[in-house]
Amino acid sequence: MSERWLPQTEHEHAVMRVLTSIRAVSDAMERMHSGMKGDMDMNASDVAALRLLIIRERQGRSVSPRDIARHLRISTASTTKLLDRLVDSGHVQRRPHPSDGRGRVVVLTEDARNAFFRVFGDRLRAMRTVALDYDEAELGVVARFLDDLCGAMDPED
Amino acid sequence: MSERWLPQTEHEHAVMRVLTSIRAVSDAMERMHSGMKGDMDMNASDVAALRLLIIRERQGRSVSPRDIARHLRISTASTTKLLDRLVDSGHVQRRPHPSDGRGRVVVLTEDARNAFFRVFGDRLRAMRTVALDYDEAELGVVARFLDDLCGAMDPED
DNA sequence: TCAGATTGCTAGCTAAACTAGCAATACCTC
DNA sequence: GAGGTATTGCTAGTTTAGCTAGCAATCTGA
Repeated sequence: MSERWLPQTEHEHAVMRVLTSIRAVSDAMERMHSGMKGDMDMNASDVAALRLLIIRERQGRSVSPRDIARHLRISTASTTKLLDRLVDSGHVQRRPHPSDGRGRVVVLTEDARNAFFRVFGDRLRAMRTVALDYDEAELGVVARFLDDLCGAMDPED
Repeated sequence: MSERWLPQTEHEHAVMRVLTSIRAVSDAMERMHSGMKGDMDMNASDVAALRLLIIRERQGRSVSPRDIARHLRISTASTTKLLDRLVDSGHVQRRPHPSDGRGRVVVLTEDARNAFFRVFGDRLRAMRTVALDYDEAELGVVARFLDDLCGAMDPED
């Protein structure tokens, strides 16, 4: 996770260990998501878009094609094609934006929700099982750390 | 991070918050890596391969094309092309494997190390700065949690 | 010693990103 | 309001980076 900086103190070693672990988790996530190629009939970006939709839906926030382009860091043209795929496969629908005539709102179908949790259910359960072994105080520390980290590495989202 | 499971107790809420935060960090990482398209003249896989090489080098372990294929979950054919790109751009070299006549050992050039830390240096410093605000005990909890999580979601690596 | 597995490569194909440019709509300044 | 500028989502055509199939060289184990 770093070179050119060699941890000296015990504290610095602990910092490095955490950053290494973060890297490992993130890589595992990435592999898990791109591994969906096989399990689901879609590629990594399509799944990432689906995840965005699921999260935003739970937050009660709507998602536009633009949002997807920004979140995935792909062009709006690529997003159009991505949405074409998801519409063709019956996972999402395009609706007109209620107040902006140019925009669209992308909504999940019930099929998409089912498919998503059929594939990710096991992993999510496994992750939840790990987390349940930690008490509230510990989980609080972990969550606070992760949120701080997120803020530091990416002002968006 | 999940639906179909609604947290009831405070403890379960804490679990969900942590999993949501993990997701956010992982997404931020993914965006950071795929955002390298612009900053560096390479794509996400190439950067991921570079990261693997940097980490393994620090551990004193050598890396074969096969290792890269396995880590990135791509075919050996794609790995050959990936290495062609990295060789052409002067980031790595292919060396014969000392004991296995079929194999190769992929080694970083000094240019690659410099380029990598030029691009990632700021982010790594920012992440380190966040981590330094936590004491050793807290970092220990976080690292342990992340390692557990990693083990649960991916038996490899 | 030899049959089968493994490694890394080439060739050819496909999928999913990209850029450029467009019409429709929204926003901002006068 | 009116006119210029920005934004949204789309199409068309191109490029990139993955894939499968199959090969020669090498290793391994019965």
